[in-house]
Amino acid sequence: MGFDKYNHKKVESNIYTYWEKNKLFKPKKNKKTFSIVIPPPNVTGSLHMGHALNNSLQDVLVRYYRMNNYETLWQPGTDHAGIATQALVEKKLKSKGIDKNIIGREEFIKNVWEWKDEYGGKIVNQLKKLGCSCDWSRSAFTMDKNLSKSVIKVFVEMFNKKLIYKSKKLVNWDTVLKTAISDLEVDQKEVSSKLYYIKYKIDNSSETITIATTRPETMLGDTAIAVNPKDKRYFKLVNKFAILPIVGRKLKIVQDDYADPEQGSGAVKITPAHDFNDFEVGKRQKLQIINIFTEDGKINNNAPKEYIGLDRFEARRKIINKLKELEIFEKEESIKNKVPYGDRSNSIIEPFLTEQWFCDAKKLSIKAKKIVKNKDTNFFPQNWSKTYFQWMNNIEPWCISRQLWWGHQIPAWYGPDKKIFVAENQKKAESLAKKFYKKKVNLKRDPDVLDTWFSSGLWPFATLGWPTKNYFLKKFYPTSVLVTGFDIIFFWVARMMMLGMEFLNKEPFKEIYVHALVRDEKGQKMSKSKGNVIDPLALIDSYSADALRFTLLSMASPGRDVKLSEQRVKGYRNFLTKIWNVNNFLKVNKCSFDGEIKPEKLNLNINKWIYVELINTKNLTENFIKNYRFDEAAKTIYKFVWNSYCDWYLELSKTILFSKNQKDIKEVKKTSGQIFKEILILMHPFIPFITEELWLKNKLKTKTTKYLMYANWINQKKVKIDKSVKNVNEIIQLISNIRSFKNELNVGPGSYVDISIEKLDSKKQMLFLQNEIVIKKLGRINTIFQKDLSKQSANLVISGEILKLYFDKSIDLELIKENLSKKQTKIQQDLDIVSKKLNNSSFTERAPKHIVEQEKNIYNDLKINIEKINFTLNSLK
RNA sequence: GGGCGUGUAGUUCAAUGGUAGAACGCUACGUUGACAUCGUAGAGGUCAUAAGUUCGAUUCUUAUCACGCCCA
Repeated sequence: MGFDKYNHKKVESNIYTYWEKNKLFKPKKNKKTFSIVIPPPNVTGSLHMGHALNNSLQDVLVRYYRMNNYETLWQPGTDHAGIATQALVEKKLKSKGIDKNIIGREEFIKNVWEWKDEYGGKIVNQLKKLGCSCDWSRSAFTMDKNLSKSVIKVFVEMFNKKLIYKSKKLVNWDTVLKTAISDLEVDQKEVSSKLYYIKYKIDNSSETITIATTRPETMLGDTAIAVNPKDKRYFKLVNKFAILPIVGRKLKIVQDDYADPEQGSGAVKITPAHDFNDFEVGKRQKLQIINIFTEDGKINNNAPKEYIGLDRFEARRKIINKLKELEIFEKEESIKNKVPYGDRSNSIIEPFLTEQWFCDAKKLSIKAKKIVKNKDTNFFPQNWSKTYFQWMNNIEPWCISRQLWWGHQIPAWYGPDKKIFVAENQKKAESLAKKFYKKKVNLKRDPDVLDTWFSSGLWPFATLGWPTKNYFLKKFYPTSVLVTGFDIIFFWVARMMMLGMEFLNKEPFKEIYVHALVRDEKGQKMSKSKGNVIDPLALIDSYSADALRFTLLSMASPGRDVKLSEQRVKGYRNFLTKIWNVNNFLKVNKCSFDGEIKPEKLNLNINKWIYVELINTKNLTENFIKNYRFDEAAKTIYKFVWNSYCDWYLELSKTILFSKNQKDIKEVKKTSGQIFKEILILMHPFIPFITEELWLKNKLKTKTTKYLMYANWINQKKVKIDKSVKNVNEIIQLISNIRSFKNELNVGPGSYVDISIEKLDSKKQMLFLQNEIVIKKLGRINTIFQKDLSKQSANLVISGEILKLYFDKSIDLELIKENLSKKQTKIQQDLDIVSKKLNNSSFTERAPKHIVEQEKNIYNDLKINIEKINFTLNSLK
């Protein structure tokens, strides 16, 4: 009979529409709650493997708890990605010949919103393709009115508590994007550089002092030379002055521990405006700070005329040439050093002296550390708490202002004398100013915006409606678990915890499940430049979202990178096909899906057996989900469905389906269908589409619901292992043995043989006779004889007893002997190991009793086995 | 320099103080009344190296080697 093949493309989109139409993702009122906030993807982003893994994991959890009577919220949304979005829209406008500076801020932001409305939903649609069951009706965006309100409130309150302040400091400056960025947004990359040695003349002397630098262009801003206080070489020069070449400025030679006698010449030029270390030296030594760069990385007016306006790298070349010309260029060395790059612009970051807004992260970190210490929030795997503490313990002030237009504009206004008024809106700022100046003055708003991570730091409570006290906030905060990659523990997780504690005084999540990064099959990080990016959407297209999900989940072992290969996805696609075909099989055989399984009413061994297997699988899976072992959960399900249910149960059941016993047939038809229904429920969190399709196709329902998404997992904690279950396991063993034996003898698995069970003990004989039909069918046996036939046989040893097999064609005796002696040596080896143990008195005295007992049993079994083999071998001689 | 992690079958990964497992790949056979996107069976491992603890170590400890990541 022909059946339709599983067409995932058609099915998956239909099913998703069905879920949405029936509003199944909305929380359903209940006592127990479960909530997750999505790590908001970048609104400019499109789905990559990291998202696919991250969201598959969340969806499994959400679906599992939703199915089991938890009021479940998966809060979705996107973040406004200040720099990325602004850059993107800027570029787009530029291609149309529009300059953002000409159209102005307001018009530009209008353009960004237009872009967002048109393209910002892309990633959301891609998440839907993956099957994510977020409550999209609550979808949030960090620039939304509600969230903006929260952001402003937080800023104002923190300013008033002095947790936010403005300060002039060296910051990491991106000369391409022309904004400050936080130290987290800087990548230190190792590159090949040159170390240049330059001779500076000593004032009023013919002597020189040699300094070494990788950045000669910054010499234009030098204000001192430092040597180590212990460095004897330079004692005589301390407190003298050197003349800065090209510029002519006098530089004091100071002693400072920062100068490393081992590095370069031991003397180091100090440029406080352009190096973090030099800045500190400058503060200690009270040096002048001379900035020589413009905000786009060109030489400014503080330099000699011929360098003004040059790009920093051009200036470097020109200066080196000039130094050579002046014959004060000593030498250059090739070295490897770390150079800071901006993670967005990939340009070299410049330490730059500006006024910025900072957040006192140190103060905020105190409570955030406590909740992890007190185990109010737990990391999984637990080890990530170390990373968390390490960073928290060394936390630096967080630069939160960005020189951008797209973002939350800082609610700070300046009076004519630069006095700062921070307030929730201009009106309030004006009234503050009026109070201060005792008259009305004109205020100017700070043009800068806040770091995007500042608003995403409020995500777990702002998306739930804070500061308004509402149902959702009360019901779902703290959230149950945060699922995230380790790469944003500092960026995001830590900040949510700091801000959550500061404003709600309650941890934002009970648990933090940290998953790995997805790499390519060779273990390399996927990147566009390497060209090894595997597009999740392409995989969904070829193999289905279910297959991709199952692959990612089965590989999500704790503390490991996920190395993804297409082969795996293909393998799990086959799994889906298998499930699809099972349904066809059940249909062909008119199996019924009605009713619930009543285990106590089951009569047939195989039905009891598969039920026990189901319950075990279900219990294991639940445990694995609760411990975030999605890999083990996926493996357990896979094994049960394919091996236990398909390979054994359905095969065993055929003997009954094709028999004439109507009562048995009825029970098998019912059980096979009911178990399949439970399988759909069990698998639904992992592979939601195909399970839903089959559920709908068969018009399934449970006692309490017609929706698979709300179908409870059966609740049956303990299962009594009764004799019939053991019995089936024994039969399976037996059939496997017979099959293997045939194979060893080079007899095709399809060919039929006769057997004699005369040499088996009576219990085994009974087993054979009671299950004659099954054993004959699956073992491919014509007749089971209770007497020996007087013809040539091959003897199979099963747990020490002999089963004789008779073949039509003649059997290669040598082959049998060879196989038997192979087995013999193997068993003998095992036997030697065990008997050595048992003869060791310290083992029998010190090892736990049950272990000794176990070893004795093993010994006995092996002994019997080997004796029988010896017997058989001898009889063949 | 500080921290974290990883070395187990051809590959990707599990598990475990008491005879090492899976998936994929490979090999042989097979079109048996759902499924060749399939079935049956098989081969394949000094558990990185060394020392220690232990009756017993792949598992615990230490050192070494290799690789990866984070921070400075």
